[in-house]
Amino acid sequence: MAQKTEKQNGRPRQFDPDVALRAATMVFWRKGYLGASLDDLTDAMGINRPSLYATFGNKEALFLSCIDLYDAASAELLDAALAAPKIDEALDAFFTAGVEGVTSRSTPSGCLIACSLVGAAEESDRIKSKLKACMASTDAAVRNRLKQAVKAGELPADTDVAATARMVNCIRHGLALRARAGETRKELAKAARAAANALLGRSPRAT
Amino acid sequence: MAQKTEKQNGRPRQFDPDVALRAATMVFWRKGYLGASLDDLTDAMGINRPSLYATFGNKEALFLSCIDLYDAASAELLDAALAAPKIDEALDAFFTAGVEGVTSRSTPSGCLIACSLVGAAEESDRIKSKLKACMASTDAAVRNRLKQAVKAGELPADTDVAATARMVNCIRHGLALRARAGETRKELAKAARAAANALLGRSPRAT
DNA sequence: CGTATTTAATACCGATCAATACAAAACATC
DNA sequence: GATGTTTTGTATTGATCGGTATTAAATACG
Repeated sequence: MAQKTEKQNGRPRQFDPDVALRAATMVFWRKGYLGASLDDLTDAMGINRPSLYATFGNKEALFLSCIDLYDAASAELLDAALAAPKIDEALDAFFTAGVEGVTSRSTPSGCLIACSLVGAAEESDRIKSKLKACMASTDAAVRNRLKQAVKAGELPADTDVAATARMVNCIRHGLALRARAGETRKELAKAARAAANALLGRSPRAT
Repeated sequence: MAQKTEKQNGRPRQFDPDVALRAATMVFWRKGYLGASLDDLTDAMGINRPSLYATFGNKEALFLSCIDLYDAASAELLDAALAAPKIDEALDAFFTAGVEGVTSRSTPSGCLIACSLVGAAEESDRIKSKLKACMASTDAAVRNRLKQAVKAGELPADTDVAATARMVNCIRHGLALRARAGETRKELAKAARAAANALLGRSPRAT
């Protein structure tokens, strides 16, 4: 259905929607849904209001598109981390990827999903349900990886994988929150290491 | 300095500032700093705008007072939980108190401090530094309790108490975030239990 | 070139934001 | 009862909010 070479008359648009969407994502990430005004958005996107509305709908639709973009990129990184063959490596990589994502110097600090649960979720049921879906899918990814580890005998057979998966993402979101509060990557990495050690029953000073 | 029986002329105020402050706290908690309009606040507080400005300053000052109120009440509960004699009980109680606090039916869901790190912190440096101070003081409380446990031989001598304390609060804030997303107290309690079990090296199915 | 079509830019809309000016009302003191 | 003081209620301020109407500009097709 997605016609790649679509004939189109009229004046061609003078901006790249993907680039503009990334710019909008950064604004929402930094200032939150309510804190990001249309002036903030159009300034960062390098377009004017009518172009924004014609291309993305309205503020809420634009935000939902940003969440999609963010969630896809984020899920890709986390899935790659979880793909490590041994569960130890997988969880270490998961937390490391999480910390790096929320403390990157090329993006605002924190996690856009976690940040949006206040201020954005209250504004629209569509936004709230999408955010919940994002969290649920990350939970599922971790849960599946833990199940695999249980099956491989790397984790006790009676492990409550659902609760443990929730807890793993609790930690990831907690780290994101602390990053938002200004904590450094170094400090967060140590906390993440402590979490992984505890989860895997390793000595507190392991590696 | 705090003159209790202060002579004062003029019309007496017709509302209780403490009650009004609690009402305002609920509004900020539910809708966030930016999402809470002055109409929302004055409606909930049962006063009008000039009374609000005369008593609490402005929106930012009112919010800071709400944070103080919330943090004091929250710290009291958490300190009481940490006061349990054995570290197992202390951490269990800490997480239980945390889950109950963020899923109480008589208050909005989530943690006001965590919720305010986006939307409020960006609006004012005063707000941001106060939120950071609140987190730091909770960290310190957990850290001190962990040190005590290490000294008592309940935890390994080489435990990284600073990183572990950060991690413990990561989990608490992560639980608050999930509560905000609508997760039930029951689900969160299981995740918290899993966290405590991992931290204390207990079997996943303990208790 | 002329027409149709799409985007870009400016200016503007009503609504709402946080914050106040002003005057009536309620007290203490004289 | 008159005066001074503080709080109350109402009405309003200028600024900013999200969203559009309108016109000029830029392309494709005939």
